[in-house]
This record gives sequence, structure tokens and C-alpha cells, in this order.
Amino acid sequence: MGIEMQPELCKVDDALGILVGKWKPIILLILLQEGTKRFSDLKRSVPGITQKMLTKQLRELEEEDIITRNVYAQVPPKVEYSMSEYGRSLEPILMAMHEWGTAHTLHKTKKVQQQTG
Amino acid sequence: MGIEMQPELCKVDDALGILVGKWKPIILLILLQEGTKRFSDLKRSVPGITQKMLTKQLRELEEEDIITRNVYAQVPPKVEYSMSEYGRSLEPILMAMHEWGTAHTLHKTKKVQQQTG
DNA sequence: CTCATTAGTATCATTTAGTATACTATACCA
DNA sequence: TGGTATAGTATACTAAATGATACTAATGAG
Repeated sequence: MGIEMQPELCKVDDALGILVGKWKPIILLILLQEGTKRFSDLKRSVPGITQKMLTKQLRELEEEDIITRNVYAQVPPKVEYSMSEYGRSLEPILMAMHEWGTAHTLHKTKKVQQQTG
Repeated sequence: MGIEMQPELCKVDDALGILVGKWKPIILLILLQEGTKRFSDLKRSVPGITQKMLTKQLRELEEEDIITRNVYAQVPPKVEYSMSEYGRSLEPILMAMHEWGTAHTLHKTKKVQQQTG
């Protein structure tokens, strides 16, 4: 009883704000499952993303302390990204969404079958 | 092992796509906690939302079978909205996000204290 | 000398999300 | 006869997110 539902205070939006963005979920799943990754590895793992967008998403996640950024003083540059401990606390949410999404695929399939069959 | 991580197939996006929108979480929480609501009740429960946006969000949620829309042939009009059984399956995700968001508030508070104190 | 590599920036165009405001139909009430 | 209530729609607009493309610095390999 008593979830705060004044729109300005909706706590759901805090988590949502971190997760939304066309590329954030996939970036987070990769870092969760495969651990530390270089910028260029991430870029290869997320085909279609532009450098600008990858940089932007990473910056935003870093800003929220969800991931950490580790720069090596090398040439050519080497920058590694990994989930922070705090970021790992999002894992249950991401997994719940993943499972729901899998079930949702079946739901959509059923719907199409109802319409066409 | 083996979460699908090709961006086009990211299942997390299915759930996320339903939940995002400036007003959807709050609408869903209200319907989950308070049950069936008329359009005007919802409008009052979500101060600041315009009719256009409320209509739009409700239509989108209905389209995804998350909520049901019940029209009474009356004047003035009466239209009731409620969570569908399917929509209720989102509850664990919403609650997980709510809890995370509550914890996140504390995290942000700590951060500010570190910076200013 | 030139090319490839890495992790970006800068600039501009396009797409999507959200806001503001006015308008509608129909019955009831005074 | 005019006002109120309900659940919308229509139009125009602004703001935010995303995309496309070109550019940069520093070094080692050939």
C-alpha cells in the first residue's frame, strides 16, 4: 500500500530513465554478460550504432554510475568499459524485461494467428 | 547462457517499448493499484497530462493488450479503462523498477553529499 | 612518407515525442 | 436558451533523440 504516484515522484521513471535509449539495454546486457569491453569491441557488438551514439550512451551511463570508464595512456587509444557494482543492481530488472519480452513474442504471434487464421 | 543480443532481437526492448513514454508508468501503476478508472478520473490522477497525451498513451497501451477499454453508450460519454490480465504480467517489472528507483534516490543523495560535503 | 588504428568530436539533417490550444457531439439542468 | 459535463479530435508547434558524414591526434608498420 502506498506507492508514490504523483507523477513528479514516480520512482519507476528513475530506472526507466537509465534504461531507455535505443541502445542502452543491449549495451548493458553485453557488459553484464561478457564483462569489460573496449569501445571498439562494443561498437562491433552493436552493429548499426554510430560512434556518436555509442559515445553518448556510454557517457550517460557513466554519468549515472552504471558503468565505469577506464582510459589507458596509449596510442592508439584504449578505453575500457565495465558494469559498476551499482550497475549490476539493474540486472534483475533487465532479466525480468528480457523474460517478459520473450513471452511477449509468443503473445504477438498468437494475436497474428487469431487475426489471419 | 545465451541471451539473444543482436540489437534487432533484444527482448528487453519489447517490455521497454511498452513502458516508456512520459506518462505510461504512472498510468499503469494507477490502474494496477486502484483498478478500473474512467478517462476523466485518470486525467485527474495524472495532473499536467493533456487530453491528447492521455488518449495517445491509452490507445498505445490498448493496442498492446495491456489495458482494456470499455465504452458505455451514454451521454455524457463514459469510458472505463482497466489492466488486462496480460497487462498485470508487467507488475513485477514495474515493482522492481519502483524499488530500484527508491534505492536510486538514496544513491543520488549520497553522491550529492560527497560532492558538496 | 603514407597508411591503418583507436576513441573520439563537430556539424547538420531528420525523426519522434511531447505541449498548447481550440474544437466537437449530445443530453441534462436551470 | 444557455451552461455544464465527458471523451475525445484537429492543428500547429517546440524540444529531444537519433542518424549521416566528415574530421582529428598520435604512433608504429611498411
